[in-house]
Amino acid sequence: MADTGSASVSGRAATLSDVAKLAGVSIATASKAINGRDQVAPATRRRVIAAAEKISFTPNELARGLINGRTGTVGLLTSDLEGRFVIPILMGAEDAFGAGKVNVFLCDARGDSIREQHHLKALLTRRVDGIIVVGRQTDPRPSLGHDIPVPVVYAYAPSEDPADLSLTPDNRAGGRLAAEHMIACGRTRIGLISGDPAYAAAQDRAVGVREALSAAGLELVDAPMHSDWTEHWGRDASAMLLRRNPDVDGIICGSDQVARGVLDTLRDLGRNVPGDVAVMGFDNWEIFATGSRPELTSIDANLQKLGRTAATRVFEALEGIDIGSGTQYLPVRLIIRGSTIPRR
Amino acid sequence: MADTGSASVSGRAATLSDVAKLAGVSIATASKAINGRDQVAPATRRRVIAAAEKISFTPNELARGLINGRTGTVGLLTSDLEGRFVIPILMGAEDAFGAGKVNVFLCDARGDSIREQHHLKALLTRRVDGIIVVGRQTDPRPSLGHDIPVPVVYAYAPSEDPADLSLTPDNRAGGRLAAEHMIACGRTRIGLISGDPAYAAAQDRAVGVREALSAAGLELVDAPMHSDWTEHWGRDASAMLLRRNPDVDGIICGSDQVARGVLDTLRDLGRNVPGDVAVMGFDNWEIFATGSRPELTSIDANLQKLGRTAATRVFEALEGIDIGSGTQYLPVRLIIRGSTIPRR
DNA sequence: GAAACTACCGAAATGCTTTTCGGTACGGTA
DNA sequence: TACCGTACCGAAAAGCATTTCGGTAGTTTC
Repeated sequence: MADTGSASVSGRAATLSDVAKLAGVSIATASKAINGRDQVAPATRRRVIAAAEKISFTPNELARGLINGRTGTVGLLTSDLEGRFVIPILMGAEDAFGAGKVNVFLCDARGDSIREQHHLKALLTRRVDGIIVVGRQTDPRPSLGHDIPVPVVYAYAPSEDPADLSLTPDNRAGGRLAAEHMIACGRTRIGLISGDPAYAAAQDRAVGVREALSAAGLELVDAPMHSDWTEHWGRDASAMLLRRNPDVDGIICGSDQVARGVLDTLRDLGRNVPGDVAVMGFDNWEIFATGSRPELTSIDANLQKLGRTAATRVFEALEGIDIGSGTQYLPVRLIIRGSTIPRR
Repeated sequence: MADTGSASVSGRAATLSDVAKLAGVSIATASKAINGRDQVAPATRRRVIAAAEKISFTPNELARGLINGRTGTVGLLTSDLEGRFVIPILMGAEDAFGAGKVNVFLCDARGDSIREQHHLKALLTRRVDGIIVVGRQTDPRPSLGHDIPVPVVYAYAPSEDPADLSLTPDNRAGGRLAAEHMIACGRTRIGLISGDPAYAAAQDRAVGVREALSAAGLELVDAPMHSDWTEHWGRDASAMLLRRNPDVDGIICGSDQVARGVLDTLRDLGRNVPGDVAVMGFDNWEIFATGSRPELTSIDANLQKLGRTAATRVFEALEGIDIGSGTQYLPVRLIIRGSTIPRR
């Protein structure tokens, strides 16, 4: 009943020696013919390739990896439950090479360092060529250590150890970008509602905002407001902010969720966005940013590029290239939507 | 500079023969000692294990896979860009075994069947033990075919081919569950606002809703409304629905996003939720469902369990157990929040 | 004291591919 | 005719762990 489709040999997958036998050559010749090595007569090569196709032979990557020491696999070790950051990074890593050239083991440690160790060990046992560690926040995280026989790159969450290479979005530049955009939109009485102050992201973004404001001779209308990264907090905080500063004309939020909450409150209070008050989010979480009324201007961390860069660094390190160390801050970009510029 | 931490041998990773040499035994004995086989004197075993630990030996899973034919890896082939469904399924698959026992290759085909073929080939080349195919909608998708030498299970999106095994959430039961809950909340004038009618999910859920209503001697106050799975549509549709049927007291939505839009409009119109109108979502996308005012009652597809089941089936098939075929509908569950029951 | 076990250990094959290097056959040259 | 170069091909080792099976030493039994 099985295998009616292809002319596959007996039970198991076809091996190189099957091909060789069918083509009437040695295993060595078959290998050379298939891999485009020279030292093979054209006619022989054709015969081998035909045989290989006939039994739909695919080389066993395990055996191959055993020889050349490269498996063409990368481990992605994450604690990003939501998959919010890890998926674009994964896609970027896949893009760094052709589809199918490199495969990615995705391991979710769920914030548990024991589980992380298990996964790490499993990855090394599988002889991955490298490891990318993805955190769910931009706060520095403990290093995996340096007795790891393959290159390790930290993405999004940098490593605490400056000897590691870390890639993280430039939140401070993001803050500046946000404030500069507000100013460019003619706003001068700007408030800042962000998330958990224990997060580096909250701090860095706030610093950037203040830098840009003071560069323009401005300052925040009120102290930055910090609490959760939630819509609830956005609603509550904006109500407070407006009560104390009714003349606010721009609110920069620490995340798109917070911004959604802010939009809700502004609507309840009858304030027009962006007419009376312009609002910006952070992270550019599409589904959130484009579902709101009006759609949210936001700062995008370009995570896919970050993933691509991380994967590239891993393989550069394998080539023996020095990829450097320390934390590198990757550029972010401004995505303009209706919450700061009236619809066209 | 390198390898200051562990006492690793020379440059490369430790191999079994390193252990054997250090312990003064043969490779065979070292293998038996480490793997708990008998035929090894206790003292010898201790000596080998000590040696293995000293040079932090980890068996090469590639070589191991070459022998016993099992690699302990599974391929997860998806087109779920958002990672909305694939991440819980991935976590479930990991859970099906201990952390690190099985590793998962995650491949994103991005809706491109060419890319899917590439990934599939790469996975087979890596000798995965099985493949789980995850779609981003519950509509049947083309089968990968049957000339695949490893078990394949379709998750979320079932296969068009009844010879394949597919696991998908029971949307029809979900629709019934939703309607029954509405009825239990005392609602009798119930509307249905769903998403793209081309989606099986939209149809199945609608069928379930109608079944439960007619079982209770009720029917929908208006024809089901279908368009996009967006907040925008939820807002527009609910405005229409209420204009035509001002006495509506319950709205079942095809997704949490649609429900968010519905909540927005109800708020604008001054209707109290759940006092005047109860609202339900679908999918239980936490971040959406808990960020709203009030929080959304929703139907949860229990995707993590679905992933666990899919992985279990794959390995059962490997054990030679008949896992059956056709589409199996997995139970969903009701998550009650403030949008149908007033806060306690 | 010789025969029969028992308990351990090791050589070698296995799984699959790649690569090196030695070998064969052919045509050409002296 | 004898020798050499070239073009192909194949045997074998390497890469790593597992398993089978044969062998050695020590112990027991008659």
